[in-house]
Amino acid sequence: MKVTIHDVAARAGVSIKTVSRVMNNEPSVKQATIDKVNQAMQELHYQPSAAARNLASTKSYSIGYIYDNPNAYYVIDMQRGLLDACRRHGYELLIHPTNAKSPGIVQEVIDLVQHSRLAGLVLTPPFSEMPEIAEALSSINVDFVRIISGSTPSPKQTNCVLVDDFTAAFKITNHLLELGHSQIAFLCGDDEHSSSGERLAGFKAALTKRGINANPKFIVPGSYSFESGVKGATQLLALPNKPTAIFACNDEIAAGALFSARLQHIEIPQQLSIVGFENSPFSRQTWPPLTTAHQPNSTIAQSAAELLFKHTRPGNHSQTEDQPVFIPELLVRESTAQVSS
Amino acid sequence: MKVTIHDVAARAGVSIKTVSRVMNNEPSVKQATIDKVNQAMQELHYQPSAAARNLASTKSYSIGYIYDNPNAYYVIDMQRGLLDACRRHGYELLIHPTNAKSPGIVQEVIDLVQHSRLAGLVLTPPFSEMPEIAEALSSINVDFVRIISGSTPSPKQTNCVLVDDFTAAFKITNHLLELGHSQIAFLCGDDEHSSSGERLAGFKAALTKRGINANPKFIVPGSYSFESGVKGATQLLALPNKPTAIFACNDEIAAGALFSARLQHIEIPQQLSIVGFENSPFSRQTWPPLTTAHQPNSTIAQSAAELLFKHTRPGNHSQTEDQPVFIPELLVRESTAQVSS
DNA sequence: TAACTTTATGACAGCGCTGGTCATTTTGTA
DNA sequence: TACAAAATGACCAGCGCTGTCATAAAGTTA
Repeated sequence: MKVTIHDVAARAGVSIKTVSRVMNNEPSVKQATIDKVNQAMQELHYQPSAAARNLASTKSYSIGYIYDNPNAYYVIDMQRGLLDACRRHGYELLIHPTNAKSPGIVQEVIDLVQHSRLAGLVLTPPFSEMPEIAEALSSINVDFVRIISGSTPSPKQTNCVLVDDFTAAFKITNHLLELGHSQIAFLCGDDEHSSSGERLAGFKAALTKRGINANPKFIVPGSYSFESGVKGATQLLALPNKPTAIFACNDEIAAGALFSARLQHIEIPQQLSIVGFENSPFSRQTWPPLTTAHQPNSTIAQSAAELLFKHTRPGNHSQTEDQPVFIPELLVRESTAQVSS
Repeated sequence: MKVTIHDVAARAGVSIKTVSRVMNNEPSVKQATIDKVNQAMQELHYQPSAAARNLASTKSYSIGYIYDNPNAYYVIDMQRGLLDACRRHGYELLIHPTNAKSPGIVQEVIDLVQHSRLAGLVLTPPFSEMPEIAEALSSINVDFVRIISGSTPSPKQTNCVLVDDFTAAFKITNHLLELGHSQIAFLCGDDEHSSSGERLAGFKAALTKRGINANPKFIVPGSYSFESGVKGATQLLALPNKPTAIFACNDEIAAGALFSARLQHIEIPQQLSIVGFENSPFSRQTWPPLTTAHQPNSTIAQSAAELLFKHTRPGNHSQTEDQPVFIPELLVRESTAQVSS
């Protein structure tokens, strides 16, 4: 019923220590032995006990995911990706939702790591963008991987997974430009999230490349919420020279913009094109469904976890390999169309 | 840095065995001793090592949450509630998203429980409504608590937390009736979820009580999705005698209905009242915000976890106490108004 | 082929805690 | 005061695994 390391050892005809070595791919094991052990593990469906490993080892076999994100879809996707990676490597995942703005947050994170003896931590915004967290973690010598917005791997941030919001926004904007739009407005997300800034930068860059100057009135500050989208779009659509397309910083904002346009009996996409960002379920729950950029959150999460596991192991720390970059892909649906002249 | 049971014992001036006794509230410990130990634990911020306890004990100190629910908001709320309860009792939470319709699902659940040596499981729909899961779990003698739709505690289901959808739906319907509506339509959720049936029953009961016969055309089958709401409402609003109010089985459906009404230039709530159910973020992301029933998911989850912990302990198994019932509360917002004659 | 280095493997203690068994001390009660 | 009952401690094994060190097998050199 319960398969332990002893069963595997017996089956493979080796000592439990050797099985342990194989599991942790320690050096000095003959290839033949490795194969024997692996086969025995497979045949017995052996799964090492995370509890026992945590207890016995100085290093640990669970990683933590700390988050504070109102976007439930995002969190769920991240969890799934992390969980998948953990299962593959026999790690456990400890989830820790909390309040990033709480004053004792740094201590809270440290306590968590120390008490649960975590092997490492995965951080998403806003935690991944808080220098005090990174410093605290480094000071107690805990591995962590940050998922942040960025396009160019830098040697300073060796423990990052980058999401290239800039390039994705550039591509989305190009899509609108190719449809003939030139009067394009931008609805920003929260200032604190660097993703919003990156997306705006990509947007501007695409315009500039075509020799178009971004109309300052077309760049509306806001936050990552439906309400913000409603408000921003309402403001834009009251302008004497309306935009013919709106680039919303995420799908929620876009849904709000869509809603606002509807209220004003503006036909989407005939009279106004709207794009979102993220490809969250939101973007499919509008009518028409939103053109957006697909952000593969679950894959990003897996990649972050793998990076963490690699760090935990000794050896292989090649600079370049260690910085995966994800570029969200343009996903054209029905909320965008050729500009009507 | 790391506080163990020995530190606590030293500080409290007792043996580690006594500390252990206190932690597991075993009998034959003086109250004064209990207090001393508890104080020492607090002062040292002692947290027992779940790994060690799991390893040493036949019973375990982690519980699992198995789910397969497309509603990310619901899942996140549940996790939070479970996590809170776990922290209070020094348990760990293992989350396990999976596919309820996968053929090997029963075996998968069993494997999970056995491999991770779980103390118990919390099940939400659809798992809580799958008899084969309950049977399998009982047969291997694992504690579990189901969160299900229901109003009357029954001695058969001693391990359930009930959400009284019937009464809540009854109240919501009454709210509409009190506003003068009599032509009320109902947009159903998925058939497989008993919540949908319960809500419909509550709806019908309220009508019947006022001597109103539910118009069969006003009861539209569907599923818990935005699209379903759009479709259902479109169908209803095409009827020669339109309803003056729509009771949607959840907020997503209601949002869809709202969307459909908007498309047809029907003013909400002046020309049509719409209510949702759940008080999910959805209900605040529409305009006007939805009147709905607040379902305290996080509290429900906590209650389920507490119930599980109580079961795990020896003793106290009083039938009545063991079946908490939650009645979602009416939350009146701007999507409902007096019927216009 | 002996002498020695390197590589491969095993024996054993111990991680922090529980569960059991007894022995001992403290308390309550007749 | 005597005695049963309750409270506590001392001690040991063991959960499933890792870390350390000792030992055995293999490879190398002269």
